[in-house]
Amino acid sequence: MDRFVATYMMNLDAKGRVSIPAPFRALLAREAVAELYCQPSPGRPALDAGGKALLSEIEALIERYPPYSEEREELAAALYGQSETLTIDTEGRIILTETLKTHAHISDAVAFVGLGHKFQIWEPKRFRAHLMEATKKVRALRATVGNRKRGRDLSEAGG
Amino acid sequence: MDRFVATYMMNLDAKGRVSIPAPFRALLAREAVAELYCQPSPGRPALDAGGKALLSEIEALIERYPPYSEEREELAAALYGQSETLTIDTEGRIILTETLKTHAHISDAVAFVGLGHKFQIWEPKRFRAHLMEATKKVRALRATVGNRKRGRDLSEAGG
DNA sequence: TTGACGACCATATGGTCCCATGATATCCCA
DNA sequence: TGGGATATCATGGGACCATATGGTCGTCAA
Repeated sequence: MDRFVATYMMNLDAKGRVSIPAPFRALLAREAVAELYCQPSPGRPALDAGGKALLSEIEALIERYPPYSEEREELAAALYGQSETLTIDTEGRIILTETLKTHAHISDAVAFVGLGHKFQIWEPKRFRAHLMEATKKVRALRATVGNRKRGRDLSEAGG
Repeated sequence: MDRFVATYMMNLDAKGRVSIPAPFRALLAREAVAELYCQPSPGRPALDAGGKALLSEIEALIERYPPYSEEREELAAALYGQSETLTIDTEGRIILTETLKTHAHISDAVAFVGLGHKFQIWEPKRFRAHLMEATKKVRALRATVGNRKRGRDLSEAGG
């Protein structure tokens, strides 16, 4: 396996630790990273997490702007500044910072959701709701595709 | 990691000392620098700080203008002239000069904000405001990217 | 002499490591 | 094919260590 796939439910222990699902861990280990790169998902009550692939994504976004430019600095502050490199302990666990937990409304349980090159961490209830929304959109999209030649814009689909 | 990432809140003590967050310190140590390069961030109530990477960035910026040109001299004056090399004490702390503190409106607490190759030092309140602005822009950018790469990821459809 | 600054020492908190345990899945062999 | 042995994994807790932070002393310069 070379992609983050599937969804795993995990609990935080009394010390706030969560085990990264073993399959995800294996992938990170292959990248030779001992840390998990994690940041608030822009516009969603979730966290984006991953290894080098996620970092390159962010880097690419930032490097489109010249050094010292307003855009670049703001982008860097939002993306790098709000990111955390969470150390993975010997048992494959991480501790989410308060900031991250607040953003995703996480208290004592989380859902790890594979998205291919990265994965997301959700508060379980919100994830279920999010999933239902997404499902609706997919259904609407299919209808659209069936009628028109091409899906216009997904954001129109769900409302 | 090899980048300045995440945001850390720190307090100045009675003598005006601030600990550089350990992860940042580790990075500076890797660059084999015993001093922190620090300057007012152009156009922002913040300070730019870092090691060799920051210096190269500045150098590159200046060298885009011909030697002895008006622009070059002004840029050099603004970037080099206002810089300080702050000595890092045995415990990894620095003392900001009055000039630097004034520029960033810093009194007794600061936010260290990782921007990748360098980091910024902000007065916490102002940083929060700045971050909100930046976050807004990221969201806007996301939307743009989402339209160009349509349907890349269904879970991002709603924005 | 005094004031500022740097080196050195002290300490509490919190994070990390290490070991232990129970549960579950996998494998092997009868 | 079934049942026990084994490995893997999620989880819990205690001990240790790094870090942030406060204070004292010595030194250098005004």
